[in-house]
Amino acid sequence: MTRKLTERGRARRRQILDVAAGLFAERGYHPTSVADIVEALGVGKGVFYWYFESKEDLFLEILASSSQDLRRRQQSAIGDEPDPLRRIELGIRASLAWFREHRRLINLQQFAATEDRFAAALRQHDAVAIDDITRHLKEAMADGTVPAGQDPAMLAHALVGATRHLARTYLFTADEPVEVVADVAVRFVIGGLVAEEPPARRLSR
Amino acid sequence: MTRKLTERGRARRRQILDVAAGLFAERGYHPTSVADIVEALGVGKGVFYWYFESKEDLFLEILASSSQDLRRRQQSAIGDEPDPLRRIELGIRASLAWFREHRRLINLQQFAATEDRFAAALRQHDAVAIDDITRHLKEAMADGTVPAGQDPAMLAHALVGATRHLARTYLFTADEPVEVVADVAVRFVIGGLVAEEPPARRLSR
Amino acid sequence: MTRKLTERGRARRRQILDVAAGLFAERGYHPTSVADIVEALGVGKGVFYWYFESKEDLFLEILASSSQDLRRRQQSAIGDEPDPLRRIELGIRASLAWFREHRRLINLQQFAATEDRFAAALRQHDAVAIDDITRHLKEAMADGTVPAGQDPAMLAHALVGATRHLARTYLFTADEPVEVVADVAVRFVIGGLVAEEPPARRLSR
Amino acid sequence: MTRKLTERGRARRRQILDVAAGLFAERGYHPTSVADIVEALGVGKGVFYWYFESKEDLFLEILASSSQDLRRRQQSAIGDEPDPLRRIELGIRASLAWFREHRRLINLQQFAATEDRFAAALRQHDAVAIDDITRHLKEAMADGTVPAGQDPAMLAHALVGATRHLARTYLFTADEPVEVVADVAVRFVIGGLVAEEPPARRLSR
DNA sequence: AATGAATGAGGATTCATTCAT
DNA sequence: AATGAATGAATCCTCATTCAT
Repeated sequence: MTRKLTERGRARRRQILDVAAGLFAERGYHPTSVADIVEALGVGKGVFYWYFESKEDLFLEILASSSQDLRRRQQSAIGDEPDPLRRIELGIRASLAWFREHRRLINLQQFAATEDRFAAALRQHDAVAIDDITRHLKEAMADGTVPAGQDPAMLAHALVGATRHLARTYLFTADEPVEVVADVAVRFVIGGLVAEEPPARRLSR
Repeated sequence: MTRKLTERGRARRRQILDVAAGLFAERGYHPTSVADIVEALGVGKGVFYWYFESKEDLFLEILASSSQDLRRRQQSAIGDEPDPLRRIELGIRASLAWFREHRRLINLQQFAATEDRFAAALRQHDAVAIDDITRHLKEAMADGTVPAGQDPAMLAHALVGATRHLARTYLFTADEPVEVVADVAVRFVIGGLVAEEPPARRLSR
Repeated sequence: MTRKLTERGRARRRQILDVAAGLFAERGYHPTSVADIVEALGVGKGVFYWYFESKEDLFLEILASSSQDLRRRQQSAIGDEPDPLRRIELGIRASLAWFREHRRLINLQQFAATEDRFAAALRQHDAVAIDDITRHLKEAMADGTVPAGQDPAMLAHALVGATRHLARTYLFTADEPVEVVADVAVRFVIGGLVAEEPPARRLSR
Repeated sequence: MTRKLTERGRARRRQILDVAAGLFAERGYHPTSVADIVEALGVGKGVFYWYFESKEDLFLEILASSSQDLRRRQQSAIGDEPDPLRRIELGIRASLAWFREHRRLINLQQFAATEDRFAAALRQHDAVAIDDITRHLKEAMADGTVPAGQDPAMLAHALVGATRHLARTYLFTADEPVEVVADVAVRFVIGGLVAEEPPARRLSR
């Protein structure tokens, strides 16, 4: 079903992807009908099904491409920075900048987690991000910057959770400067990663 | 429109609430039809509308009552603990324990954020939780445990984000012991909260 | 199914009849549910079905009793007036007074005509009224007051149509004094009944 | 929401309008389901909603277009007749002819009056007809044919009531020749309009 | 490539009526 | 007599998808 498309065809396809992402993000996946999408584009319904197998398909593609786009942004920000913790910081800053620009997409990931048919795909994309971070963490543990003995994947998830939630909360509207949010996020996350066991330990039980 | 209910009526109402929460969490809100709910209960379709105004209404109620339940759990765990950071720790541990028991409900909050008509309600409930944490943080800032100068609400969101995401990832199945996740969460979060500016600062830019 | 009712039972029955007539007239038959009726009365649903076979049944009874009530009013107004045209006038005046008092019921007759299952009953009740009038007209034709040669039933319908429509239009709200409407109605109707052929004839074709 | 329709589309739309008008008139608005309508057409349920916003909408459109159609017929019958009373006669005759041809539609107007959401629209359409007649009457009063001193709008309503009721009663089936009914209607109405006050006056009180 | 038209299963909701207590 | 609870067919409407042109 993957069609060979002319230049114009590829443009139209991207156009559908964009408009749909916008509508999905704004209203939600289910409340947005294929009819809404094509109407927003001012074209007939046939157009949609010429370029996409199904609504579900389209959503999956938006999901995949946004994850890829975000990752590209992170990697280009990180470059060949040697310090693993610094790489994490750069990744967080890049992610927040990306979220601000594509704030509408945060909702899509959010939603994808709640329905089986999308959750699997989402998990895969997330795994890639978690892997990246885990790699940095292992290195940081090796050189002693981050105390060893904790599951790096778990730390990676804590990091991702904090970052995304901050993005969701403060970057959805354009009010808060990214810089401010990023500073808090970085300090919080790095602090959490390098934290020694004792103080927390002593408190518990 | 609030009906006078007999004992039996209240039981049935609760039953619907439970079954529906389960189905919503498992399959998602939209993929779960009212027909599915009543069928799972083995009753006629009218029963649903005897107890609830609409499907939307039911969802909203599930959302509200789960937030309240979680909060009750946190507060009873915190008791009258005087140390604010310790209160936060107890809150996190209580939350994770609650999430494990009600892991199905995590998805509902997740979903609620993606559709306008639910997002507003969700934000209100979240605000309560954030307020609680913010209060602890201000106290901790006052006594110097947590460095002042940062927006306590923002820190609260970072904390919540990390905690929830860990819950979502590791407590959804029963594989990971809550203790383990809680230890990581607490160490990460407390570490993040008490982190001094310098190291993060030096790294950035 | 006709129950033996206690005094209190008969009162409740009448109460239902009244409330239902009000709601039917105000909102229409279909938009008024049995639930609405019992709710307006503040009783349970069982009550309704204790006193009435069905919603349809209830409506039919309202229809019948209102026709009877109107007829009683007409007859008592007419008394033993010997002049047939004068009897018609008195009937019209009595009808309009009744319509003003029971203006809500005009709609019910109106509606009844539009559904088969009610139309038959309505026709029967109407036939009674038409018969009454027809009798007066025949008498008036016999004594020469009304020119003979026209179908008295047809004239009766013209009379009824004019009167009811005026009632519907001007008596539905309490603004217009009945007297004024009645004067116009009587003059118009009597004028129409006594009209000689020539002027109309000459004009047509 | 007004769609661009092809020739074929417009034909289908009209077809729905016709079939629905027939069913509504025959069985009533509520007893006729959208399913009935599309089934009568032998098409899928979606077709209906491709052409109409809702069942209510469709009904409103039928109402409006039938009023317009009737008015067109009246006006073309009246032409440029100078005598106002003669214009009224021609209007009545044209109306009755139209009612005979579209006898099914009488019921729709009848019904529309009984539910708020339709009554308003109906009143507007009726107002147009009443205005037309009122204009003729004022002219007739000016030239002395119709005695002045009465509210012309009220007379117009009496006229309309008599005419419509005769139509409803005698033209619903094809038994009665329109001519006969029209002759009675015209003689009755014109007689009612030109009636002098005295005789009626003397009788009353 | 694209359009308007059509499909029909599925969804939320209503409601007259019945029933157990 | 009366209540709250329950039934389930029926209703309006939506929507992903397909089709003829």
